[in-house]
Amino acid sequence: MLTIGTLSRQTGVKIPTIRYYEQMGLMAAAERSEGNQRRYTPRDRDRLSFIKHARDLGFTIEAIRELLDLSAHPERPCADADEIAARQLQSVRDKILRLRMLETELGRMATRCHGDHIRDCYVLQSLANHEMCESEHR
Amino acid sequence: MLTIGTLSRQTGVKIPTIRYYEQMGLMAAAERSEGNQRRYTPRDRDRLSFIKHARDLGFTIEAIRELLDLSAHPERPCADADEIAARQLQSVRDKILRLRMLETELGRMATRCHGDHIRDCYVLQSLANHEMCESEHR
DNA sequence: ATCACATTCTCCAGTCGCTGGAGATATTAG
DNA sequence: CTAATATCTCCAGCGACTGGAGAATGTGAT
Repeated sequence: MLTIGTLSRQTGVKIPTIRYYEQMGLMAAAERSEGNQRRYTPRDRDRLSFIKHARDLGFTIEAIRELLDLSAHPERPCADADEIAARQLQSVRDKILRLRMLETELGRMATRCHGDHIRDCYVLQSLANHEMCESEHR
Repeated sequence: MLTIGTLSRQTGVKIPTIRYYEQMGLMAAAERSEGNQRRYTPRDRDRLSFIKHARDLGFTIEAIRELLDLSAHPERPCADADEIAARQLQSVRDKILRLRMLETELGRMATRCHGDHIRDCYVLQSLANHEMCESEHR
């Protein structure tokens, strides 16, 4: 049996976060020691690693909940899980696109500013005037 | 003089958000009508547009506060503003890099899954086992 | 057994950047 | 003048944690 601290070290998930996941119902309420401290099994660790991995990949808590529910039903078709992953992939791609446009704008701002004083600062002028933007960020 | 609704329409910033910016000190407390409603000048609109634009580019409220402070002092060197923009650019680039790694992993997951049942679902297996990842996302 | 120290407990509040509802008041068009 | 629309303040909630206070528990050394 693992203490919450050990579990935390092994998975890289902070202690308050583990408790938060319990509260959110992603992790089952852990068993307790005599003195009311949480004790975990290796299965709990696997589940938490799954959650951590999915969070690192940007899945929302809600999506992770769905994925965990799915994995509890091995007979069901896996199309649902695929769809969740595909949705996440699309959202990542959308974010990349958007960030690329921001990168362009910010790059233009940062490289073009050669004024010495705030009065002539290209960065501030660009922010003040959307017309100066070349691409349609947002 | 513009009402808050008009200002909102002209800038694309929602009404509660405008009030929020006032609370946060990004916008000065607006003048009021006889009946205590906010009234804005075109200068207020310019300032709000600046804020909106910066938010769209991902600057934090704190960074925007700094930029606005800077722009109030036209004699100061603009290196500070440049630095804030450069910082933001770097953070955007970092995010893009990270998202690209996620894209790779998610892409692999989504295309490789040809199992029919959850039991064989590649998506879920990948999430359960970080070893299956090819790149070091996070 | 005792002590010191580390760990964990619960509860609550704060983070960021908004967003929306309730209920009261103001303004405006017809 | 009335009805419709807009705005006011206050407060609570979102997502996903994070951290502090103060009390209780667990562990290793003497």
